[in-house]
Amino acid sequence: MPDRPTSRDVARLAGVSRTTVSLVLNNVPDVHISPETRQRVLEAARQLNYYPDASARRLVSGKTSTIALVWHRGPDRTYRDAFLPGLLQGATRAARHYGYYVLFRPIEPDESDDAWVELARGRHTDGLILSGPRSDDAALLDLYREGFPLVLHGQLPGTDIPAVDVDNESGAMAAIRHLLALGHRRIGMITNAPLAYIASRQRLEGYRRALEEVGIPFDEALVHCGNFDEESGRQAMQALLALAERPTAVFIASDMVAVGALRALREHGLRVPEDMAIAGFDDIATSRYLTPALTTVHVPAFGLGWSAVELLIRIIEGDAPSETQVRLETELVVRESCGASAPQGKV
Amino acid sequence: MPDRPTSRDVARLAGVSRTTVSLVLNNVPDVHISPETRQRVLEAARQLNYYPDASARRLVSGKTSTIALVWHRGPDRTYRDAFLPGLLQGATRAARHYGYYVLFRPIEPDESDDAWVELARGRHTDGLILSGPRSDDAALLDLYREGFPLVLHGQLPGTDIPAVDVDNESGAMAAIRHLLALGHRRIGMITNAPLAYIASRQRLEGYRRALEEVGIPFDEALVHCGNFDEESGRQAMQALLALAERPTAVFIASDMVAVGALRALREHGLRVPEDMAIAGFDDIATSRYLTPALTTVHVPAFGLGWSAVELLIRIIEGDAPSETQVRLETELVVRESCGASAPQGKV
DNA sequence: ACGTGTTACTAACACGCGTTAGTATACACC
DNA sequence: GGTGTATACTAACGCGTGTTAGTAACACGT
Repeated sequence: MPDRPTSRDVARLAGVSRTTVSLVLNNVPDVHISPETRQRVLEAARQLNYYPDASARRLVSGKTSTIALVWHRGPDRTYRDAFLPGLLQGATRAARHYGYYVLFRPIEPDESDDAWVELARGRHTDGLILSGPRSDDAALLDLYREGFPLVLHGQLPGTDIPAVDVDNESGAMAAIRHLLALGHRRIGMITNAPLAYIASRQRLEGYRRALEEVGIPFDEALVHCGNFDEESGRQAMQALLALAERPTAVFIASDMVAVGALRALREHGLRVPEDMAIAGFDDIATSRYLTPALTTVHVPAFGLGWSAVELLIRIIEGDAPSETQVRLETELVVRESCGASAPQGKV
Repeated sequence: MPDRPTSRDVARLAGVSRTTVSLVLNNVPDVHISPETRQRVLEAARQLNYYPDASARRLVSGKTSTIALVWHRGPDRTYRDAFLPGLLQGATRAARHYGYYVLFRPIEPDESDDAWVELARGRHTDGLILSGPRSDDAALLDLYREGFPLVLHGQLPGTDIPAVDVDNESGAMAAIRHLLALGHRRIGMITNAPLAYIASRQRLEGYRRALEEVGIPFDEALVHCGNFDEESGRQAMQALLALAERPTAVFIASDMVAVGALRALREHGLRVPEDMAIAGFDDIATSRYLTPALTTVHVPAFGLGWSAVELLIRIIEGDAPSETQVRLETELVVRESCGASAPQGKV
């Protein structure tokens, strides 16, 4: 590898000082450089194929122009992978739009929960997005209190750390209202995960509230917990089918879990939606290709990524909005599994 | 944000020089520091919660300890997203294993094809992985000739740039042999993409060779081209069904395309595998949940990511292997769509 | 002729670290 | 008592840039 040209080389070739090179190439405003000199510098830089050294620039400017996306891979990692492409695309597009790079840092199950701290403390990045945060993380709170720019993807109850998440409760309500509109009155639920997860509690609360709206009392027997994966859905559905009085519809707060529930129904010889209506949540890539195609609540992964980065960068640049808790709306996607006819042309 | 401690602060607190601090904290070998001093430095660093500044370290060492994954989002972007979680996980795990960070840089369709060049020229990274490279990229060849560490994911015919890819030909052969073993003799094919893509040509070649092995002549009428998406598969299958003498099995070199083909078969009232056997390629997340579950050729996304990074880092560190063209083996995953019984316990 | 202001630049510092070359002391050996 | 060597450190340089403070030349009004 031949020696890279530095700004000194450009200066020499253009017959000016290094300062002038810097002023010209960075287009510093309110500085007087003659058009001829400007041209000479530009030409010299072009001729040498000069690119300023990122490390030097970072050091002197104190800005890394980089943000990190910290991706916790916990017990829910397979579930969360479903959103990775969309979220990452939203995040990188927003980052690029504002002139930032994105460092991707998964935290594997065998790593310490705060292995990401060095990214902040070592000034590798100007800010962090933490996806799938743990609440018992003292390092997180320290950093936040010191004013380090931080945005969570997913909520952390009991803190006011800026966070971006989907509106789980209203999403669940939309699904239930859809089932109610189709005439169902005995509606069961399988949660996406144990109730230790806040998203599970919120989706359950949406279910409860939507029933309450129409005067249907909450019946604990109709609710079972899923645990991210297919198998948990299969077991939960089996439990519901063992009930003396079965529900006519089940809201399953995770499409991945719904896949297992559908299997249980097939194993019991029950048809969907004729014998039982099913509504899901998440709208993962697979959902539209299931038989029957799953009616579900779409989670805007791209929007979550974009919003998180946009919020983070505003915080980094000292332009934080007054409201730093962002909740994105979901959208009900009607397909086949509830028996409603889909709008023309939609898949 | 309070002022970050620097190595000078640590030195002052420990009552030694900055040099000593650096020597102790970096565990420089063959240098004599008394155990007491060593302890004092460590204690001071701990007390100040000192983390060395990454930018300064990069500048002085000339190493960024960062590699970039450049992800071209072309016409095949939806297809390629299916492998992103696996590939990224493999890449980041390998990177971390060798002490590197990963910068993720998608190139959107509206960006210049060589928008990634500044990452290399500006010394943002020590090396690059280019996923989905374009062959007409002069900047790529320049960089390679200058010795900048580079690894491609996906092949670029006519160059010897280090590359990691899946063995498309042998994967296709495995699928065809499977269909042959089940008694099929008239086997059609729908390619994953137009033949401008090398992977398409290679999978087609595998199909051709596997048939040739058993003396079945290549019949052009049985081959139609897909174009990454579902709809192209639907149309290609319709064309095959319009044939006077239909195939009894079709190898579809992309699961996403196969989804559309399955739909076409359903629309024609044909059962899979009874009326027609279907074998796919890629093993995307959806494949196992299709009805019928798709027998397909598994692509090791994690392995591709890991191998690419491992190769890249060996090149960066001057330890390049003699063979820099890596081809990973695929694995046939037998499910339901060909009518063979799956091995016990496998899904 | 002389201050004042504008234009067009440059010298020199600082960012925080790794590292090389060098110094001071202690100890051993003949 | 001088030489040599190991030990335990430190002073100072340089990485490549952005930026601040400053200088030289020139025009202009009085």
